[in-house]
Amino acid sequence: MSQDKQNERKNSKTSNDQPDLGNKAFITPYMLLVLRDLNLHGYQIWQRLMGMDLPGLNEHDRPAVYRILRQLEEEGKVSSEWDTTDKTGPARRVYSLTEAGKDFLSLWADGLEHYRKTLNFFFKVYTGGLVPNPFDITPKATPDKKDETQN
Amino acid sequence: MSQDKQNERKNSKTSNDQPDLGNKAFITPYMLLVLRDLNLHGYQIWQRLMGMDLPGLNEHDRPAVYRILRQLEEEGKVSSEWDTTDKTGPARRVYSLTEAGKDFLSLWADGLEHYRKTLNFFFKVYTGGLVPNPFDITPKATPDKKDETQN
DNA sequence: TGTAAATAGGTGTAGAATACACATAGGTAG
DNA sequence: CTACCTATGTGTATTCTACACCTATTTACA
Repeated sequence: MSQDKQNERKNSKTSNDQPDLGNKAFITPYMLLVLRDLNLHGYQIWQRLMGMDLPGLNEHDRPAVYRILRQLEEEGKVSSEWDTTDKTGPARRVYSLTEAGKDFLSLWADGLEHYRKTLNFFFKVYTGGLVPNPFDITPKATPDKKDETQN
Repeated sequence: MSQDKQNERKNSKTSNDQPDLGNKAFITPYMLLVLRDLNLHGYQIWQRLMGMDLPGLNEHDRPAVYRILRQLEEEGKVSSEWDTTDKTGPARRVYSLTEAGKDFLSLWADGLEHYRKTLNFFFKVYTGGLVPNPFDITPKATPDKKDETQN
């Protein structure tokens, strides 16, 4: 019963039991956004993220923050320095966004805008609308229920 | 030079070069949405999805549609029957949404609503706002730039 | 007659990403 | 001296994604 836990993964997408938006991809743009306004270290960034109620984010994603920070630094999108003042724990690495990082954030904003449109469209169709017909294809195969543009 | 292609994966998230929203998770709710209004076979569903400009969706995701359909059927969220009329190709399996599938769609809608709020919040902060302070933590470590709630 | 193209429905799998257990270390409250 | 909070990570089994590839039917057209 002690190693049963290992088989209990929370959101396996092999079972479609619950909607799993599964997007840790949100972590990166939010980290960039936070660092645009404040120079913080990993743990603080993590706390801000948690405070913002990002979907699917939980305690287990904390290590990802550090990994992403290191990767962003490799890519020149953030820079860091050790903070020696104010000891309330071990040394901490304070990050700030570089110019390249700001450009990257605005790239992300463009991508998220597309996302947002896709979501708005989903709800437009979901609440009342009808799924639009793609291209010029008129449905042929047994549309039992209802159908639009019945040529 | 012929097997070089195999090493060119489009969006490896190990390199953060471009914003990868990477969400094939959109496929499932959109499939459910399409099937709520129409009984279609996999290929038609695929065409609708492509016509709706979902972010990140491309030709390579087509097999996923079939896999997801079979899985949804296993889970009782869709049902299918072979279509014998109207031969313009091989036999096709026509899917429709079950009651369980409709419930699942509304579960998805709830999840996507959270998503939408998260995106709206991102843009609110991105365009002018300031990242909010989590909990009651007042920033301590070298907030060089600016800061709010400076107690 | 044959061969190409579109439609239709898949399978196989290398490699990437995720979830989560676990490691390390300083400061401080008891 | 020990337990707890802060802070920064590493390791890896399992899952997911990208994409190459396979089969079959019908229509077009050379």
